[in-house]
Order: sequence, then structure tokens, then C-alpha cells
Amino acid sequence: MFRIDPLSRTPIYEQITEQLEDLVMSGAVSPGDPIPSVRSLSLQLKTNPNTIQKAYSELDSRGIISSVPGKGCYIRSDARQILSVCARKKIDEISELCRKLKLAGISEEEIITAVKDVFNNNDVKGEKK
Amino acid sequence: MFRIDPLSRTPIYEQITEQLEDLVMSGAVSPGDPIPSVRSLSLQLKTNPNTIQKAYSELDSRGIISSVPGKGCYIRSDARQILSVCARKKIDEISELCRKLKLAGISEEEIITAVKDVFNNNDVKGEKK
Amino acid sequence: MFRIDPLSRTPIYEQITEQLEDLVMSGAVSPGDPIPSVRSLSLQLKTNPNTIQKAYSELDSRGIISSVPGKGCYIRSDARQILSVCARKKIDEISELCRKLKLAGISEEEIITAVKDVFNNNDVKGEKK
Amino acid sequence: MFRIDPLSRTPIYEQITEQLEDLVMSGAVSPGDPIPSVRSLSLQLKTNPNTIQKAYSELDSRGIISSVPGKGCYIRSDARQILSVCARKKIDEISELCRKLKLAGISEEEIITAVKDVFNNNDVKGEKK
DNA sequence: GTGGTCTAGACCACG
DNA sequence: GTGGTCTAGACCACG
Repeated sequence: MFRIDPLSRTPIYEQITEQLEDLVMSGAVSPGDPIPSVRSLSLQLKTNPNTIQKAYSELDSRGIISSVPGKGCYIRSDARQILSVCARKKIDEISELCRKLKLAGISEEEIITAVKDVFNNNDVKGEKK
Repeated sequence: MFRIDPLSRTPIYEQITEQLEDLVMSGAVSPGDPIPSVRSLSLQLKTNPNTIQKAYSELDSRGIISSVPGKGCYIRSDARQILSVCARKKIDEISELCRKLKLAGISEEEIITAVKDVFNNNDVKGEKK
Repeated sequence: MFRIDPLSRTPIYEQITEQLEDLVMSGAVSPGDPIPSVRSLSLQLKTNPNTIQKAYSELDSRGIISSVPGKGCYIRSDARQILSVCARKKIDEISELCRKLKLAGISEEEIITAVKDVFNNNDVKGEKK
Repeated sequence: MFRIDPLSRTPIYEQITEQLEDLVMSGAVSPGDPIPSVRSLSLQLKTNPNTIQKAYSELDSRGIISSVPGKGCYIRSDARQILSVCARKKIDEISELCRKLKLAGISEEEIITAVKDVFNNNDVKGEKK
């Protein structure tokens, strides 16, 4: 379910939150679905339980998951909507990157080609067509 | 010349390097131009001189500026070329963001519109049309 | 692992980067190997942690080591290749020294003998034959 | 007589000492020859007189020049011999560089070729044949 | 005045 | 425990 790179620069807890959010958005997990317990996931990923705990707390505070004491964690019903709203903020990030690319002399076409590539292909992350 | 947000999670020294690189790419500063001395900038931004020093060292090692002990720092002649090469990497960042937006159900058109907006307008950073 | 001369004019942090690079090239340390933590090395060498940090940051930005916050630092897989490329620049330094030696009346033979000595013998650094 | 690069990483005073030593070794200046006064050289090179003073003090303490108050500075009679002795130390620097190059997998032949190039050609510094 | 190095010590995020 | 950032303040070489 998760793939962790312990040597990555992005913190492990962040890799987890990011991947779970991706799973929610892609429909791989649905509202109401249970997610692994802190303990089981920490064993599976061979990470410190505190790290998993931090990831789950983060997701909880964002409204993505809900942890029910004694019962476990599950995806909240409005998880997708929340993430959709967040997604729009990423458009601003793209605009900001475009501004820098424009200054660097990169053409509009080159960027649009990159955007279209993502939407035309069912690329797995990082895969070359 | 610089605007620092001491409460941001991006380190102060990184805010400085980023902003100076933007100034170079936008043509606001040109090769050969002097940049503020470590001490004067530290006074102006109310940060520790070491923090400025770290930013300048970073820029020096990247080939953007040249620090001449006893004289000051200035923009290197090939600064723009170096940054242009780096800029291409930002396209990958855009692709990654697009992948997430695609999952979130954002349409290709919406993103392309945002890209075109940047290239069509002479937007000042952060300005709304 | 390291020998520091605090009275040398070459900065402590540079003595460290240089020695670690030598250890990589000599095969004394290998890709994936961990290197001492910032704190432990600072205690061992009786220097300030910031000085070690600076050395490690430098090595990180050169691609020799990778610093993983919360985990430690280790030798990167491509460390040797990077250093091999850098090594070629040292040939220019030798040419420059030769020019001065030529002016000083030192014969070509004498220098070539010195070069051959290094390659023929398994000299430990600084050992006289 | 001197060519100074004010933006170079090597201090101006060191550029001066180095160049004067080269002039002595190449025979361009001879024992007993006068060298420019501090004031005239500082005007000519557009540098701070203190910088010239520092260079001359350095050369004086090494026994290369002698300054006679009220009369000026001149090359000492034993200047060449002193520099010849110093030159031998440069062979050690070459050996040290060779050790690193050996570790980096650079061949003996490649280095010897570089050495021979210097001795076979009357290359001006930095000139390609 | 300029940049560069270093120490001492604090605080942070991460695991 | 780990590395990373930052401040305060000292001292250095260079010009």
C-alpha cells in the first residue's frame, strides 16, 4: 500500500500522508475504508511508530482520516472534497513555477507539452513512455 | 531588494538565494553588478550576518555570484546561463503537480489556462488580473 | 578517521572535506557506508558542531555524501565517479607547478622521477622511501 | 611589469609576490635591479599602497628583495638561490597531487605527458599550443 | 570598510 | 539519538 524511501529528503511521515492522499484521490481507497493501524504499518514499513503516528495525526487534522480510539482509523466521507479544494492551490504553485520558467526563457509551448503529456498518458509516476 | 518572512518554513538563507536568483533571471540585476555587503544586508533584513553569509556562500558555490574577500560580492557573468539550465528541472516539478491535479479531477484545460495566463500577462508576482 | 591541525591555514572544515574525499578515493570508505554523526565527530575532533556541519554540507552539495535528517550521513553511490572527474583538474595544477619549477632550473627528469616514485611505490602518505 | 586581477581569489599582495618571484627566476629581473617604489606601483596598479607594502614586506622577509630607507627596493643578490631552494618544495606538492590522481585512477602516463608538455613548449601561461 | 572561519549555545523537525 | 537553522559575538586576512 505504501512505498517508503527512508533515505529520501522528504520526511517519512510526509511520504505517507502524500501517498495516502494520492490513494484517496485516485479512488484506490474510499470513504469508510479502514487504514492499517499505527502498529501494523510501522512493522510493515519498518519505521518508528511515532513516525506513523505523526502522519496519521496530520491526516486527521486535515480531515482526511478519522481515528476512533479502540477501533482504528478510516477514511472520512468528505476526504475527496477536502483534497479537491487543496488541489486548486497547486495551480498557484504551477503558476509560480511558470513565472520562473518564463524568466529563464523557457517557451510556453514546452510547458504545455509537459502538461499534456501527463493528461494524455496513463504514466505511472516517473515512467517514461 | 529582498523581502524576508522570518516565520516562513523556508529558511531565511534560502529565501535570499531564491530571490536573488529571481532578480538575476528578471534582469533586475546584471552580471558585474555588486550586491549588498553581508553586513549591510544583515542590518537591513535584521538577520544575523552568518545567515547572509550562508546564502552568499551557496550562491557563490552555484556560480551565481562571486565573493571577493575585502572587496564585496558581485553577479557573475554566466549567472543567467547557469540558472537557465537549472530552470529546466522545474518542468519536472510541474509534471508532478499535474499528476496530482489530474487525480483530483482538475481538467487539463484549467491548468493550461493558468500557464497561458502567466505567459500572456506581464503579471507582477502575486498580482491578480 | 580524521586528523585535524587547528593551527593550519587551511580551514578545519576544508581539512575534513579533503580527508573524507581521500578516504573515498582510496577505498577506505565505500558507497553506502555511514560516516560519523556531526555531534560525535565534533566531540572526537574537539571542534564546534557547526564546523563539522559546514564540512558535511559542503560534501553533500558536491554529491559526495548524503545527509538524511534524523538518520545520519552516508557515502553516496556515485561519490567516486564525481571525485574522479574533479581529479582531472589537478593535472592543471601540476602543469602550473611545473612551469615554476622549470623557471627555477629544476630538470624535467627530476619531476618525472618524483611522479614515477608515487606510482611505483605503495607509499603511505608522507612516508619517505 | 605586473598584471593584477582584482577579482581573483588569490590576494593581490600574493599575486605581486608570486609574479615578482617568477620574474626573478626567469631572469627578467636581476640581483641589484631596482623595483618600483610602493607609491608608484600602487598608482600604476590602482591598488591600495598598503597592499603593495604588504607584498614588499613579505618579499623582504623571504630575502628576495631588500628595502633601503630613502633609496628604494632592489633585488637581493641571493634571490635566485633562495627561490631555487623553495622550488624543491614544490616537487612535494606535485607528489601529493600525484597521490590523489593515482587514487582517482589517472594513469602515470597522462601526468608525465602533462609534465613533458610544459618542458617541451615555450608556452606562455595558459596558452594552448 | 570587505568576506571568511569559528565557537558557544539555542531551538527545531524527524525518528 | 540524528541533521539543519539561526543568533550572538569574536577574530582573521585583505584593502
